[in-house]
Amino acid sequence: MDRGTPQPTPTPDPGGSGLPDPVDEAVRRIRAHGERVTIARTAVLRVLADSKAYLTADQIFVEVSRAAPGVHRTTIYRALDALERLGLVVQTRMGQDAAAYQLAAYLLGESDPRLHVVCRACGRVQEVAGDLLDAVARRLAAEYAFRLDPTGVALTGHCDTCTRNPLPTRGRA
Amino acid sequence: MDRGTPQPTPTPDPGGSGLPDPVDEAVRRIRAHGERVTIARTAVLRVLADSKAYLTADQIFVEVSRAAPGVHRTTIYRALDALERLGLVVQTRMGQDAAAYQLAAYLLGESDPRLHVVCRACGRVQEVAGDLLDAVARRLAAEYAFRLDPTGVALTGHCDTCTRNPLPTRGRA
DNA sequence: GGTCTAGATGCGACACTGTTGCATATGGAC
DNA sequence: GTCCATATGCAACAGTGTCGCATCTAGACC
Repeated sequence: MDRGTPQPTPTPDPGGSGLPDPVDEAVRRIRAHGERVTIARTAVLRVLADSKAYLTADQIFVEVSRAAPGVHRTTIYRALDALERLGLVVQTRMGQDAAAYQLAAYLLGESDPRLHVVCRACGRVQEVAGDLLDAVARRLAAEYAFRLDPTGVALTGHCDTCTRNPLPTRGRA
Repeated sequence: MDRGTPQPTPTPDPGGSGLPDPVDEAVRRIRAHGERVTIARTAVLRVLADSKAYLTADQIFVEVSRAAPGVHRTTIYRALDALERLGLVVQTRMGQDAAAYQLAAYLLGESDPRLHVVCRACGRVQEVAGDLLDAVARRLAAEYAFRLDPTGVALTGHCDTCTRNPLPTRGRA
């Protein structure tokens, strides 16, 4: 499958950015919540921090297995679930594909969350302005008392390329 | 599971609304595209037209089986796929749940598509104004040459109730 | 009505994502 | 070091969706 796998931005360690290591910060918060800091959870955080891009549970499993062999697939899901509950990790649904995860924006020193749009035809993922849904969020809050989670799902549609080339639609004309 | 199953609005036949039967109209369009009109496809259209609400592939399978026993589960998926390609049916991803389908808005004589938001905590689905994403669509088109399909996914967040009752955070307990 | 064929279907097997129950291991408090 | 609640490993399972292939059928043509 070539469905626009999010490429793992090879993070050249922020270096002198002055930011605390996002993993350290996350660990601090896990303890603050009275939850346990385990090898699996730390490994998941480390993988996400190193990629700084969307990763599926399976991709995380593969990466974690490299650093901490023996960690079970189920544990990845449970760790992600726990980290999401604590607000340290954000889950996003990318169209049909499996859920994708990333570190919470504030752990990376970013104020806006990362928003993406997904092409329904070619699956390409495209990052868009983090404030794209601000007005929508305000309207949902005002009119429906609904608190929007802008990162929850990626919006779908068709990218420029696929709009121009209406795709084979099925061999037929 | 009680995850806000979309209740099938019992459609009291539009009667003298003057609208053509959406199924007839859809059938016309299938033929116009040179594709075949089959029992399975017609049954799927009929089920969607009668419910006029979101239905999952499985729910459609159950309903179709009532009207046309013997139709295979796989056929439902293939029929939905074909009908979606022809623009007669719209697929929406509701959070984590299975894809949900509805007839295209124009077949029902509606100009705006139906938009929904889904609560990540309780799963409740809430219909919102059809023009909610108009400005976002314009901006995506202008800045990213991306043609938004507003019905592709439902936005997620937290409903009023779940915002007030921050939920056990720990279903396990 | 009969014939023909591309395309639709039935069927079964499968892949993938995610969950659950339970026994065991372990983090962290003491 | 001891202890216990919780995290984990494991295995089995559920739900959604896809694929290959043999068969059937809608629709065109006679």
